[in-house]
Amino acid sequence: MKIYDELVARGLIAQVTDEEEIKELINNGKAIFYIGFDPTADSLHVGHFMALCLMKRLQMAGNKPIALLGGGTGMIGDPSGRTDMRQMMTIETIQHNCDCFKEQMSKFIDFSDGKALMVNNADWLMDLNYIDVLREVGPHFSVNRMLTAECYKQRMEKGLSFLEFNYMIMQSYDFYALFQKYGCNMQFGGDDQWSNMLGGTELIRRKLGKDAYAMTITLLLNSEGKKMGKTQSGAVWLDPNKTSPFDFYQYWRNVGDQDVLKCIRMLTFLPLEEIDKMDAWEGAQLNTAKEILAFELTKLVHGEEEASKAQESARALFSSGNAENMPTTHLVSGDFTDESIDILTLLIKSGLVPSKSEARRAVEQGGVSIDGEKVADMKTVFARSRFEGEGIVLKKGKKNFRKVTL
RNA sequence: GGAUGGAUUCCCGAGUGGCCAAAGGGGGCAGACUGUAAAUCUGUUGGCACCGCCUUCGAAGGUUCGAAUCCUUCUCCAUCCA
Repeated sequence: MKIYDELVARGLIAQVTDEEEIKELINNGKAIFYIGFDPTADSLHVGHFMALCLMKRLQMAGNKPIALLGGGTGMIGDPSGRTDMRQMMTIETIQHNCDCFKEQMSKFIDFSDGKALMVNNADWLMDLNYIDVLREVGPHFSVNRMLTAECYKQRMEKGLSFLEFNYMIMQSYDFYALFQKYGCNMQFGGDDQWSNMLGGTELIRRKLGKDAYAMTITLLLNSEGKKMGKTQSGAVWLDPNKTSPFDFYQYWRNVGDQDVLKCIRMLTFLPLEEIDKMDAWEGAQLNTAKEILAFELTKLVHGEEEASKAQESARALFSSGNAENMPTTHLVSGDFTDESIDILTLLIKSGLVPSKSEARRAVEQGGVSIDGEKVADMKTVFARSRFEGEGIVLKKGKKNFRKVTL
């Protein structure tokens, strides 16, 4: 199966500018394509991960990827599909984030021997002269057209600043610059980038009279239409310090029944035949599929060893309630009063709850247990000796475990 | 620059002098059910020294026994006019 058909079979392709041309290019390893990553945080997240996987798939098929760090576009902030303006980032933050991205990307993509490139658009965007840009590319953009773009739709009600309005032009300029510099003939990105990407192909056509192509990846949405890879406390990060391998594993272990197969298909590198077999699975059997999904992804992001550890911990935790590798809190002398600690303080120290009030609530509602025994009285106190050696396993709710030792 | 409307707790959104830690919904959390799923039901959802106290309704002042509510100034946002 050729790469293009595989991408289709995996449900990854959302929109393309010219299917036949693109098929021809990527199937024969003739594409030099770029994907842009704006340094909006100090770690990549699941959305980026999909893009990186796509890069890898295409690289394996002989195409040449260019990872574009948005050191310049990050100064502006992409308004696509947003309801509010992004917080403006300082130059230092952007630089720091770029560095973090760089490091994480190197783990996924082989940049050796020119098999892939990593460039930063700050290199050409930062020195642009306002008037020159206006004269050079300004005539090729119709404000009327831009305003009707889908990506600004939400902003037409809430307001769109001129700063952000220019984002599309900057992104288009990137494509134009990369086309000339590296012969980059294709751009990939999330489906929300469609208008921005078209801006680039248009600009190239008008300025140079040449064709360039664009293709978007399906956004990973769950069955309720919400973006996956987000939790109430924020994104699911690829940086183990921001989202531990265990939490990362658990996120995928807990996806809804209806989303498992889609995720496996889109995110893992498992052969399609194998995935097709899983299609027949249903009911509790899907739990196996979820384990596979969680394991495969954790392996891709954190390596096989971490994936195994996470899987073992999860299995142990949910069957016996004890495990080798679970998030652990170490208490220090200062945490004890008269050589003992009460349950509310313990909950806070372990990081399972943010305040005493919530700790109280959790106990009141019967959601707290220690070593499998429910703690019913919020005045319960534990002696220091209790935490010696193996310590205790503190549990809040069904899925929040913490080992507490000295 | 002018006119009008607006800023409320995680989000949306009620509240126009005391009965307001602030309706309702969403989301979150906990419990029941279960398959670490979904749906459903129940409770809960500012903090603390928790039958009490403290801090919150864009910001700062003021009026008042008492303000999310009234007045002043400021900041930000939307709509229309220029």
